[in-house]
Amino acid sequence: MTPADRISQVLERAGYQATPNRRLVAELVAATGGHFTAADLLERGRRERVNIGRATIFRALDLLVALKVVERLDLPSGSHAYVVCEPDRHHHHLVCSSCGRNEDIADGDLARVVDDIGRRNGYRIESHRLELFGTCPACAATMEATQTGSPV
Amino acid sequence: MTPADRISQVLERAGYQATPNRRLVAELVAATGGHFTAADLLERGRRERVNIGRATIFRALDLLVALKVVERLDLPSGSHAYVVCEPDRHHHHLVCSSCGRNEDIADGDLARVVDDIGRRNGYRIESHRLELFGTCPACAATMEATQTGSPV
DNA sequence: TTATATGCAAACGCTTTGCATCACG
DNA sequence: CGTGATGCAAAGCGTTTGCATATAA
Repeated sequence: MTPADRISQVLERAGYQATPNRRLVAELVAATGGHFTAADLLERGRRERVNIGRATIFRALDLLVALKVVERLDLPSGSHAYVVCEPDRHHHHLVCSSCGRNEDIADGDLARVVDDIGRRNGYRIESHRLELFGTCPACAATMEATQTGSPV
Repeated sequence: MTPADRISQVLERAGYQATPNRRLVAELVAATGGHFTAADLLERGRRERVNIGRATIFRALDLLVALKVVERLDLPSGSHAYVVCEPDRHHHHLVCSSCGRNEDIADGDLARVVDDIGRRNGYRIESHRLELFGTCPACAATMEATQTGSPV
């Protein structure tokens, strides 16, 4: 079963039709290396199915967000991007600021830190979000190679 | 020196004029209990100075963000809000989802967690952002009182 | 007198909505 | 058939920009 199939399956299990359009969105989303925007999907979608509407993309994306198959990130630049992720457990995202590749990160020791913060401030903490940005190994390698290869 | 003065001072030190409009924005911002939006400021601003323009608010806010006197948060709802904060050291935000009140939170043990994540994934982490949402002590008290006071 | 700041209105980008049509169950 | 899905275009919202004016260094 392809990743796109898995996404379609999530849709069906939640009681939504896995229509051709939604399958297409699932494929586009699954084919994405890093993060993507709604506009990306629309553009790529129109290459395969000319008459796919902008609204359809947004509506499909909304479903996938609700089903936690994709998540919407706020990039440091202030813009937004979507990433595919594991729907099943709470996690955070580590995003390469150069290529957009991203990893799901488990809570780990963060839970304890969050707990501490709540206790120290007297807040009952209901949710938290950790977003990490940096350079992935591949991009770091490329950068170093480029840097070394082209002396000033 | 009032909090608003402090903000004006930051502006001047950075080489910007602390004009009447910017002072007004500083006052409005400082007078805010929790988080606020640009639209809030515009509305409140117009009560005191009828002819203050929307753009002026946004431009002042941009300056304050650049100077790290205020920060722009992404709320769980997907909307944005600004909060006043300490410009001097890296920190995160704990926000009351009920009243918008917020606390600056030091990195603390988070640094170690972030470090770990970077090492485990081979990323060079450049920035991170932790956002915490919950109920502040005051709101928690109110809720309990209300709940107790009105039996079903 | 030259740079900076401002107001206004129009433009903008992204997202949502109204509505008629279409497809599926 | 009735509900759900779709395309399109228009509306919406928050933010930015162009430009002429006003104000400060």
